[in-house]
Amino acid sequence: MVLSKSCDYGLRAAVYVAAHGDGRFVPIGEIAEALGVSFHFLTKALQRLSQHRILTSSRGPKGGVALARPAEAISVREVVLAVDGDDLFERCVLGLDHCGDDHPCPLHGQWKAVKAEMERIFTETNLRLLAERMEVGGMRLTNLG
Amino acid sequence: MVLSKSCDYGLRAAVYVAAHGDGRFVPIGEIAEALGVSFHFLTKALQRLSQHRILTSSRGPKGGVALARPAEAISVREVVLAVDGDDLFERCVLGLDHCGDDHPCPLHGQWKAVKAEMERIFTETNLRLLAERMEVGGMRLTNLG
DNA sequence: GTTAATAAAGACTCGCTTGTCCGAAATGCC
DNA sequence: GGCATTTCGGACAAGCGAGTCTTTATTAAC
Repeated sequence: MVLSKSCDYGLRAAVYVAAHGDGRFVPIGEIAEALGVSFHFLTKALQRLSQHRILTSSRGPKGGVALARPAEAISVREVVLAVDGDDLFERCVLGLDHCGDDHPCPLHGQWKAVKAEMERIFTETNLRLLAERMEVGGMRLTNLG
Repeated sequence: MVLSKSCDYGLRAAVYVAAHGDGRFVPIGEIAEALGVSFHFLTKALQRLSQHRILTSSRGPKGGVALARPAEAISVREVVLAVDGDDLFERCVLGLDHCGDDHPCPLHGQWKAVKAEMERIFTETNLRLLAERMEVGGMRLTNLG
């Protein structure tokens, strides 16, 4: 899998908040139910996002999580880095350590281009863009059925 | 990780055979030692490649594995598909089932391009090409040290 | 035929990711 | 202050990939 489940859930949750938050704190239970994922497991992913100042949170009644910044100021790349680290953008496709321009594996040159393309796409895509695609493009964050 | 360890080992082993095989059967023990990986675990990965007619094998003395076809007729894509299946080229980046042009996730359009690029690169790269890069390009299949 | 070498196949352990559960801390509401 | 609601944090279980070990089957060499 390219993204871990934690990252996947965290990203989908962040988009949900961007689309349905409206400035309020959104309870994690509401997000978990909307996405059809485990509440407790989602909680852990969102804690990572809060620790990285991507989300803010509030306990108690009317509590929940909210975007720490405007949705257009949070890129997909940031969310991925917060949860999964930079392996996706840095690691050798063959799993070799220190594979770089100096000591490359035979696929390094081509894979480097793929990684750069992934990073570019994730950098230029922000949560507002994704939220808008859900609203006007009819795209979905959840499994069918 | 983009490729599983099995796939990683299988691919590196196939390139090793392409580069150092010279038509003979190469014992898996020799490959495992050259790559610095577990013999028994590598054996499992190579069994998958044999079952998919990418390698042939022979038991007993002077036995081992060999390429089932000329190295230029075996693409990286084939090896990846044999070991890891088509998840890498087919699966939704957000892990949604049935994410396609009809019911896309908000990242589908962009991720589709990344998947196509990965598949293109893996399709046009064959084992002979990789073996040549090791011989004339000084590229490496193993970890340093 | 005997022996040694080698792939094939399955059982087993280990560690990490995923997922569950429970208690503690915070906070709004009465 | 008391209570309900909600996040935070750690402990725990389950599932899966990674890695080890043992046995069996096959084959070349003598």
